[in-house]
Amino acid sequence: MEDLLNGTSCLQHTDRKEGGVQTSQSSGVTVYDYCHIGHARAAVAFDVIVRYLRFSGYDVTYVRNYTDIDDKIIARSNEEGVHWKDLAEKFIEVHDVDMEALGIQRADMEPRATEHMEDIIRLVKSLEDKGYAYNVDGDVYFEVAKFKPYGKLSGRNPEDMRAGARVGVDERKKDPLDFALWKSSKEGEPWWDSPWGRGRPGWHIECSAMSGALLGQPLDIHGGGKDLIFPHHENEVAQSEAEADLDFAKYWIHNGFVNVDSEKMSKSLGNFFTIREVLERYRPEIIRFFLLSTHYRSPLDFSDQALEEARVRYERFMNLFSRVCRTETESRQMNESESESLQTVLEEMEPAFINAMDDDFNTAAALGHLFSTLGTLNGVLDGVEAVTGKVSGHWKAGVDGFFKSVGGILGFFENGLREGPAYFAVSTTGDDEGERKARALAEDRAEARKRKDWNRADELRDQIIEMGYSVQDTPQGPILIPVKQD
RNA sequence: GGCGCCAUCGCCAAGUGGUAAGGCAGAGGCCUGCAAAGCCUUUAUUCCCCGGUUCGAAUCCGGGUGGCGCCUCCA
Repeated sequence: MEDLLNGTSCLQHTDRKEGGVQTSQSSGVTVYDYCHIGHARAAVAFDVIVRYLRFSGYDVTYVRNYTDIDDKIIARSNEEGVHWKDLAEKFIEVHDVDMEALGIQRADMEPRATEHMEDIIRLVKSLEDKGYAYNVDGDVYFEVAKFKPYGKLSGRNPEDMRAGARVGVDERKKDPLDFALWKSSKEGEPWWDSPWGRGRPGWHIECSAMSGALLGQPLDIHGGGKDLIFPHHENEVAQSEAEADLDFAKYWIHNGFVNVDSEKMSKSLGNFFTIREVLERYRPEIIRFFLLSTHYRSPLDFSDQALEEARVRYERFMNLFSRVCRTETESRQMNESESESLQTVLEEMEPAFINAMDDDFNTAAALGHLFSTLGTLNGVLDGVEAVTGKVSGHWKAGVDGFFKSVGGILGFFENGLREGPAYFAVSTTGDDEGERKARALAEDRAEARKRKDWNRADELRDQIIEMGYSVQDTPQGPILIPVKQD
């Protein structure tokens, strides 16, 4: 965990023992367009963090907000000739659908800026009353010079920033660094009544207002993408701490970017891929697996090759799951190899997994430990297949339980072993023409193999492959694996 | 210009003072009619370069080189 305020790098273990309520807030999205993989990374990272904190015994109240009124929304709605409210609604819906597809759990509270207008106005008013803000013709600005610690979160010096200030700053501001808390509305723009006339909130204030209203100060954890550190989170700190005279957040968590060819994926560069696009080509679990295969703070390069590798890695688990599922169980005590393997998994690999997660949510290392279960567990099946062909029900249940447990944290493997056959299921409908045909060919091939008619068998297999399936001959008979094609 | 991050096997990637996890790809073996899946073995005396601190550094410090980010909207 990153703590930019005082340089410590880990959540203190004492916090956990005290077991207090943990409040966590992540800056949500501004809803004016489709979410891309960068948004997905932030969402998955925080999803796993919250899941893990809960797993570890914290009582977490997780808030993720929507900024549903802002300049970009207004601009976009004008471009498209759609009412701003309808635009925001549409993209909230789109966001929710995409995130659900990725297995992101809902936050405990998902407030919208427009639902907290009174809180926002109250906060701005209070800042004005306390002398931290000034009103110029209905625009209210935060006076950065009045808040001495300004820059502490992002490690910036206000003097340096003034020296490098861009041209085109608003002449009416006392200082180029001052930022808008409230903006007066122009003709045709959405507005709310306020002590300064009709207007709307500035960008940063809604987060301060919503988190203050719903969680209070200080937040235990606040986070978002690295690009929010400045100015967004810096300004939230200024607003909230100036107003309440309390720390805004104890811990900050900022995730790294998703890159394309080593460059940040972003709207302005046009090098982004929307969640929807990627979901058309890869299953959500694979996207999650990909996103979690690098530590959340490091940059992560998005490419077909990287996604392909994630797929291959993920399928190693699916192969294991399927293999366990199709192996019959018998009710008996576990034999030596079964019980040893389960012991290794539960007493060595699971603790290793947890240690990695304890170390700043190191999912990359945690996933690494999961791979060592593969050899152990497949080895047991190798042994079983050579003898009775059946495993102990206890063993199967133990393996299932282990994966369900880690799956609850990672957001895949959640249903345990049965995800294997489900993953490779030839079709979901069952009456798929191609599937029936392929299955028939597979049966013919099994017959041919019995007759040791290898030429005929290989011919049939070629046909099946052409239909988009690979064949695995298992002790339980042939199975078809759909080969996903782009 | 200011501030900051990163550089580990062909590729991806853990590792923040104690002697280089894991995955992909590759090689060999086993299994298989052949495959697929799977198992076993194997692949960095070395962590961008140069100095320094230390008994000991990929890990700390200084200086380079290269890449990236924020400073304007951005997860």
